[in-house]
Amino acid sequence: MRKQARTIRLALGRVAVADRLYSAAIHLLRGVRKQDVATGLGPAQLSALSVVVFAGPLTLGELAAAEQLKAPTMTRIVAGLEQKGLATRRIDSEDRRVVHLRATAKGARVLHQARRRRIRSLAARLRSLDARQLAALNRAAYLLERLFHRAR
Amino acid sequence: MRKQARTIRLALGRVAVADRLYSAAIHLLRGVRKQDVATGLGPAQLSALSVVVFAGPLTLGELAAAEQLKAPTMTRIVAGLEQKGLATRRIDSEDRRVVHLRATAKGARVLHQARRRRIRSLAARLRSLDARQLAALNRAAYLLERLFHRAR
DNA sequence: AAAAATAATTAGCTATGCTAAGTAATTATA
DNA sequence: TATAATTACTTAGCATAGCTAATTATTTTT
Repeated sequence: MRKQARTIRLALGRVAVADRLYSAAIHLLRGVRKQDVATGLGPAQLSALSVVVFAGPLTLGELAAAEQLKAPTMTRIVAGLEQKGLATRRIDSEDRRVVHLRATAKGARVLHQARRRRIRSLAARLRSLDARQLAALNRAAYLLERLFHRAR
Repeated sequence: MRKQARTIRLALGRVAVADRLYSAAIHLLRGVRKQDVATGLGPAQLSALSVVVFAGPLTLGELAAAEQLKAPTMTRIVAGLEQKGLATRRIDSEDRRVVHLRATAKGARVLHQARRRRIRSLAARLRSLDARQLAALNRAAYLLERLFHRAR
């Protein structure tokens, strides 16, 4: 009985924590994403560019999978990046169906600037925290990344 | 000199934590939002409905402000909710320019179901954590909510 | 050689964000 | 008190971003 009661208590705790985490994540991103307006890119283009910069060169299909989008959606996003001079498309010489994507110097610059802006604005919000609280957030971020990154 | 060095170390820590938090928040939401497809509502409609259910009745302008959207965008989102029978519009009798929004019983039901699904899927991911880790996440969620909720 | 599978694209739908301009109602002012 | 300004919302029209279905081109399998 003791065991069951404890299980129930823990389960309730999980739900409460999940609820709080969801809300916290929403509000965190809502604030930070406003910074991205300065890039002149939409959220999908910016996110795709980030993958191309950090994980590229890669194929359109790989990029679509990484962003969890369908190929037609990615075709259009990449068209936007290319048209803005942020990425280039190259047809594979072995398999001419395949398109390889690579960030241009401008694309890398734009992405790094955006990233700096985002991180800086987020870091500014953390200024009111002491070292212990910062460490708590760091630990939490580590746990969350382990739980959610690349999963499913 | 000691003081300055420490300030720099802390500042670097903030940026690193900010970076991790941003990434964690993105991946957390990306997974959870897939659950919302089951509602048949888009993300904007679902988010607006949530505010109407929990903070309503309220005016269209108030809802737009709460969602950090412009009025024309909210007009259309609300039109969708109304057309699906999830919310109702009522013209203020004192000031006939003002529209009051209220969730229908169906709207409340749909929202609560969606919320349960989200929270449950998130909680399932937390199953692998022990009590101490869960407590760390809870503490982090509390800190983040305090930092980001309602702030700008 | 023909059939099947694969990678990307095109076409066309819905949803969501915006600004500019319009309507109706209310409030402030000359 | 007439009118000017402001306010709340809507309409119209543009861009991005998600999807499915169908098409094209290429490669692989039978």
